Amino acid sequence: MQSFLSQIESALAKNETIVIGCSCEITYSGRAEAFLQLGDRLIIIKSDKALLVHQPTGNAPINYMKPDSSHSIIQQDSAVWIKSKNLPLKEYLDVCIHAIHFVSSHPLKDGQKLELVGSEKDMSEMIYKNPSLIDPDFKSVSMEEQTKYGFIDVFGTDRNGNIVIVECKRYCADLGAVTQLRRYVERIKEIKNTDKVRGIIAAPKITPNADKMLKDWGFEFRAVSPPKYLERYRKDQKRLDGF
Amino acid sequence: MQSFLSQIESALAKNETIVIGCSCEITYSGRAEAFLQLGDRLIIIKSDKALLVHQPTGNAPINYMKPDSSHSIIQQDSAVWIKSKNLPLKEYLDVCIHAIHFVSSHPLKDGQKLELVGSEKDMSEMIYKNPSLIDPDFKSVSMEEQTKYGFIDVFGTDRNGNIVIVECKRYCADLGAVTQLRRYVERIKEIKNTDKVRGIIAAPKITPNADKMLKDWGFEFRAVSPPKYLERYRKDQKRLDGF
DNA sequence: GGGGAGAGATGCCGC
DNA sequence: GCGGCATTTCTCCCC
Repeated sequence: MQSFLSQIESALAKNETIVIGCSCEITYSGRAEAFLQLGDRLIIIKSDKALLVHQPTGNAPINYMKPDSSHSIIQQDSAVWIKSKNLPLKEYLDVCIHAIHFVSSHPLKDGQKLELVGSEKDMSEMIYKNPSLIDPDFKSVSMEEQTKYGFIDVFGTDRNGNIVIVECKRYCADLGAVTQLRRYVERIKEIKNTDKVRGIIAAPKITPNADKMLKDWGFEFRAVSPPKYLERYRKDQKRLDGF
Repeated sequence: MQSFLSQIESALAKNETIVIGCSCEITYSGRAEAFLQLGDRLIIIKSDKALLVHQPTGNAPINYMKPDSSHSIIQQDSAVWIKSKNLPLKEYLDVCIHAIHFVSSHPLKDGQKLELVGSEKDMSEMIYKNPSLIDPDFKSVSMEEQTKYGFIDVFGTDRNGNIVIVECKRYCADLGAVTQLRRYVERIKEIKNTDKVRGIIAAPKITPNADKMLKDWGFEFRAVSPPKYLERYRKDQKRLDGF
């Protein structure tokens, strides 16, 4: 226990990334208040002083502190406490550790950013460059058109002199997507003082209720999926490899 | 390296939670496609077979696989590969490890759930039980009222025979909150065949544009903050302790 | 399992 | 810094 303690203190001082496997209770106070009863967790303190608490299942942390928090470690009777504070955000988190299973620490260095393809932004670009994905007579004019009430993914016209507003969703369009589209259409009608505005949702699919709302307001749906260039590349690779 | 390998293989077989500190490259293919250049990261494999990749900074994982994925570890030349698959979700993630800094593993057990106070739900309940927070003559009728176009946080009436719809936000109400409220108000007007419907946003604050939109549609704003009982308790404690 | 919406959301970009 | 919004969102609840 004592050697774990000094390892953690030393690693904190050296700004290393620290992982602690332990049995603990957790109290949080800040934007909300929370308590987590005794159980086994991973405590991670990163080199930017973010703290994460992960249970042995699930994707998301069960508790956390944002970067630039401060952490102190204290032994009290048979327990070890990690006390974390973020004074600017008025956030506090206390870990009461009953048993430590392991401690690992190392000075990790990483400045890389994720290169990602298939986002909504990529979808907008694809549609902007290939307007026929929306309609044979759709002509794209701009992307990310700014409005007081938000920005429009793809903005264009059709041959009947309508303004066309396209809202992209990378997965399944929902009620929120339709109200978002409606907000833009109404705003553009107001600004341009015209009723000749079409609203289109471009997404792989749409929920039934959202589709009903869409039709009720005279908007349209186009089945479009986000581009995934790397997947295509990978498939080509497989083909070349004889798969 | 070889002892790390066998430790990881053994821990995988025993369903332990594993943490690997390493220098690696990562490729992901699934809902989108991504690549992450060489850098130092934490690889976490949980006992439910979720996999997380964390950089030494930031709150969120940079890459991940959902629970119930399968993971295999392979040595090839001087590199170690972790190959993760989730066939039902058609997701794939490969970690190419150039150097391992440390490996920790342990059979973590935890069935606890977070007890949290201060959510939007708590806010709805507070308003439901203390309707005067909204208006002296507001009477609450129900919570989570179901609508085809979504469910309403707090539903009630006033003394002028209006139906009152309250949408709660625990932080700052935005344009989405207003369009959400509008959707409910319009739906209730339609169902009840009446125009006597008031819409109210209850939140600590509201963005300027959202406030403008709110006023444009004749809705109202009430400054209400979510309850934080534990914080009050803690303050009382401090007072007792002489702080 | 899908729909709907919150989250102590986080993170990104633009003004 | 705030505003607006996507996210490989994740998670929960309810049908």
